[in-house]
Amino acid sequence: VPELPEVETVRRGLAENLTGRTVTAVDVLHPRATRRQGADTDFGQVAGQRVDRIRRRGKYLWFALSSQDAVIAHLGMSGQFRFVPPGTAPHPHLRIRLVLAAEDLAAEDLAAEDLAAEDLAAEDLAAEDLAAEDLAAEERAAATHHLRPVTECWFLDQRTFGGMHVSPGGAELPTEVAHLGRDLLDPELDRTALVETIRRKHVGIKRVLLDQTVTSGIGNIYADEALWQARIHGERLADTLTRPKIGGLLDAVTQVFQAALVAGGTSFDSLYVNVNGESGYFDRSLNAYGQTGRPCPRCGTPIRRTSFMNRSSHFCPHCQPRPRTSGRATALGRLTPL
DNA sequence: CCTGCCGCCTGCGCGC
DNA sequence: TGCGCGCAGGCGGCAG
Repeated sequence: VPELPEVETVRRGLAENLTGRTVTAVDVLHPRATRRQGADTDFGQVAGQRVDRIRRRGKYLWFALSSQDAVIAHLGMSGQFRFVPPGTAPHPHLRIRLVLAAEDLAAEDLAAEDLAAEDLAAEDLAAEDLAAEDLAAEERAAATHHLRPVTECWFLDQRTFGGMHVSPGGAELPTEVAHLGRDLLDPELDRTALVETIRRKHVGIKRVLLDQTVTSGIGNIYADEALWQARIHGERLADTLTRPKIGGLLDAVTQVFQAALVAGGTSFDSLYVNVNGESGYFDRSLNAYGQTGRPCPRCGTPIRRTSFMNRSSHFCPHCQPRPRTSGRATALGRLTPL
């Protein structure tokens, strides 16, 4: 399941393979994949457009086009991007195909591309030390630009919860993404304000972590991992947590994100952008999620699984004691304070 | 405005 | 062997 680290890994793969390239044709193989396309616009208008850069907020990706429109992509539960040569046998989960023009740039165009890549890298560097990898990716992309043959960019999606659509004028920040809170890897995130927002919520803290309008990119897996790390039970009401406690939780989310990003970065290559959230890192490094019955790595108490918010939650009953003040959870996991 | 809940999907693993 | 069922879960929309 793609959460922020997986989506960021995909963003880097897309940046490497798609930046500067022109889409010559689009092919929608499953209508559900473009269901979010407004009636007054047409996904087909992507054809003929050039991709300037790939951006991300939380779990949303968008391709900023030179026309200042954007192509928004969400992986949903099972979305993947792949780059394949023309004529590759179709995959059963292929939903959208973008055909990319061959690149045979003249020397001055290459120089311009290098400059653009440096701009992007500089911007990202100011943001995060993670951007060092980004820089390398952009440079590799620029260096091989003139060699790029015709390529197809495939959007695969088994469960069809994901999709793509054109957002007119959305290159900077599409309206469909504007409602999301900045994510914890966003250099412009106001962390103090975020702590205050969370502190005002009279809702279980796990719900708050999963609320993409508060801060984006956290899904069920990383929520459980961060809560375990910070020793907080997910049903603790957010407005009962102290500022330092919330700060520690946000630190935990950030650390888990970064560790997962490193693992993701090592297991994907440039031409095969795999977005299977269950790979590598998950099997080896998870402390709570999916560890039902196994000993807590900190204290040895068996990890417990509960149904909460109609999905599973995993926690250590010793390190993450259930809050006393919140009453009991109903069968649906709803809190009944009294 | 705020919170909570439902439906959308498909593949897998389980029990019978 | 095969069938049905529960589960996995992000997110938009809507009800209260």
